[in-house]
Amino acid sequence: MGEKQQHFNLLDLAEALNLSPATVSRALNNTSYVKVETKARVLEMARKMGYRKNTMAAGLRNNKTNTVGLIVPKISMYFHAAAVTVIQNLLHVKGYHLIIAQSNDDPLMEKELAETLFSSRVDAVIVSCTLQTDDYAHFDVFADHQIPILFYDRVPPVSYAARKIMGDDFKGGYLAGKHLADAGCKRIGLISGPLTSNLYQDRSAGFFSALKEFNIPVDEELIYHQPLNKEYTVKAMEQMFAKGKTVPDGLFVTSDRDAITAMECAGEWGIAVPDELKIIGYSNDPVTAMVSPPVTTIEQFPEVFGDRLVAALMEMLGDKTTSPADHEPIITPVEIIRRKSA
Amino acid sequence: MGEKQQHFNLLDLAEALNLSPATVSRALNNTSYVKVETKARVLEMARKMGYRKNTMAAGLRNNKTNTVGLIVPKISMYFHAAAVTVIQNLLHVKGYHLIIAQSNDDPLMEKELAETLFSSRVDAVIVSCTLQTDDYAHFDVFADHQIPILFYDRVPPVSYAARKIMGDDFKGGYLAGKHLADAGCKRIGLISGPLTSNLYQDRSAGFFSALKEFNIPVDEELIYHQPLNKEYTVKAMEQMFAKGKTVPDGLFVTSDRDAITAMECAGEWGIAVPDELKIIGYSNDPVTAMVSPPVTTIEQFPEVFGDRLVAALMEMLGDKTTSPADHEPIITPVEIIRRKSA
DNA sequence: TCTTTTTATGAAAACGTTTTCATAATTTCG
DNA sequence: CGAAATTATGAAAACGTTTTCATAAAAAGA
Repeated sequence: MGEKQQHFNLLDLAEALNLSPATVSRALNNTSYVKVETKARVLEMARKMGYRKNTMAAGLRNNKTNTVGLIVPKISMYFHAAAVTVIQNLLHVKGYHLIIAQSNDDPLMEKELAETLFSSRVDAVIVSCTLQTDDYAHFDVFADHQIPILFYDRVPPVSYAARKIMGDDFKGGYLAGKHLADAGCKRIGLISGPLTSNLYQDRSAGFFSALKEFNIPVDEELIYHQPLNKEYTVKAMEQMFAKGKTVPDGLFVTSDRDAITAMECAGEWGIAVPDELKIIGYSNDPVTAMVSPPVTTIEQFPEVFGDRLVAALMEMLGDKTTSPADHEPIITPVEIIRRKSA
Repeated sequence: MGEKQQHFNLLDLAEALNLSPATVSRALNNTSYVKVETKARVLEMARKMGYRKNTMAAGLRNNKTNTVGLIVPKISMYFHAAAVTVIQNLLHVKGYHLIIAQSNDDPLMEKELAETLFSSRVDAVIVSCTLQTDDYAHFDVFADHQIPILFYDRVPPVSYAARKIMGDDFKGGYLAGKHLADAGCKRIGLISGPLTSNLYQDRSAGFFSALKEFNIPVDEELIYHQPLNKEYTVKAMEQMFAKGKTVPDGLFVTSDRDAITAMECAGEWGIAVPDELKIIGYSNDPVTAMVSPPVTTIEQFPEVFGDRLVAALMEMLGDKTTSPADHEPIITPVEIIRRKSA
């Protein structure tokens, strides 16, 4: 248990060493010429006195906060939690802090958070939009002030010029469709999130492209684009499996949690998965491996995603140690994880 | 799409209004006397010019960052994700940013993060320790510099004086034990995290106290204190259900994920849950409601927890709008959620 | 040896706020 | 009406860095 202490500043350090603050600063940041011996003395004294740079003073002087803001819909979603962890660790290595802000999938909150992050002078912003965001004007302020902004996962449409990075959702949807087709499904349903988001546009498009390739007809009655939650998913399942209808034998649900919900419905109604109904989810949430039968799903490789994201961001921040510019959206790989449910 | 813009500062504002920076500052922060009309003029001009306070300059002057640091083992754990969300939202309302840092349950990382947060001059720190933390000296620096530090959930032992807030783990453990006893279990097992953490000390103690109350003998062969992960949990299950042994009919697993793992083992070995074996988990992770049978578990009310935590923190920060000091650890309620598994 | 280049250090200004100390303008009160 | 209290504003210093501009000391070149 230590004693009460005061903060020493650079001036105290300079005084103790009989040096000018300028030299001390140079020694600490190893910029410009400083005698090796002097530098050693400074470092030693800094250690001894427990000196910490006042980041606000430095930030004020340099016009830099070493802080990156991140807006995420819900940190509790598996893919986001995993990606944010990677992003945070990598940024930490690069000397950046991460301020995480959750929009709770509310566009108004998102707007407010953008404001706040801008006010707090973050050096860059990373954003995954809400599913309902259709106006992106509140993000203009960053570009207008030359603050790097990088959208990820849920990104604005092509009409809004910005740097973007996302998983290969088209391919993910395609792999799901192909896998169901390969497994011999003839009537394949889709429970997808709303088409307002690129995520579900692309996953659906990929899915339909697979069905087309394998000559499987699309039955509009088996296609649902709606909010992804328990209530809606159960309703969709009830409609698909209503009496007197020809029921599906394959189902692609664009989120793991709802794929599990669908599987529960099947369980309750005595429909055998995978024998009578094959189900595929999306994201490889660890939960998919814990239910029975374990759920076939699409892996998004959050670590790879985070790596690429931070690399792109560093490049935008003018860190020349990383790869050169590329203004096409960055697309990261996906893969199907075959389990029992399909 | 907006134009390129420059940042206006308080001096620009003052100049445009023909006022001194002092008056403008007072109008903006409504401190001290400012003519209502003047104030209105300032606010209007600030809006018009898109003025944003430079938080670093203000922070430097005030010696305040309006930033709170939070160290969490893994944001992907349900209770933590839920609690952090609440904390963040409440702090946002109070005008504070939250810097979230993950230790990945690594004590060295935790130490490094403490250093970094201290250097970046957070106004306060919120910490949930790793399970292996046994040296708390790296947190001394905060107390030494009069920076409020609040431990939550996984807290240091009483020997380390600090403000603490945690769920009622003793009661949680007791409720689990009582519920199994009430359900008629005679041989009750425990798969708990290591006793290095208050979490598992308390949950175990509560559990044993219930067993004692209901005169259920404790069989040491059914008690496991070890890391909570799939591998160890499966191993424990294998040992408990090894051939020739009297198997347990009730099981308390101190984490939901591992309770589910245990249930999977039972499923594979043809042991009926809950008929032959009753299982209780901990935390009410939404996953527990998605598996079959749904898992009986202990609810920790993350919203209540977050509320109390932020209230305590505000009080520590000298915000007098909240309740007075109280240096006993704060204990928040828990409740049993009865589902099919027990 | 004397100039030129390189290395090493210091003085002082700047970043954008907030606040203390004055002082001017207005209101209240005796 | 004049004194005291209140309200409103400004000048200037301070927060702790970093950096530009100078200049001194040392090394290199002629």
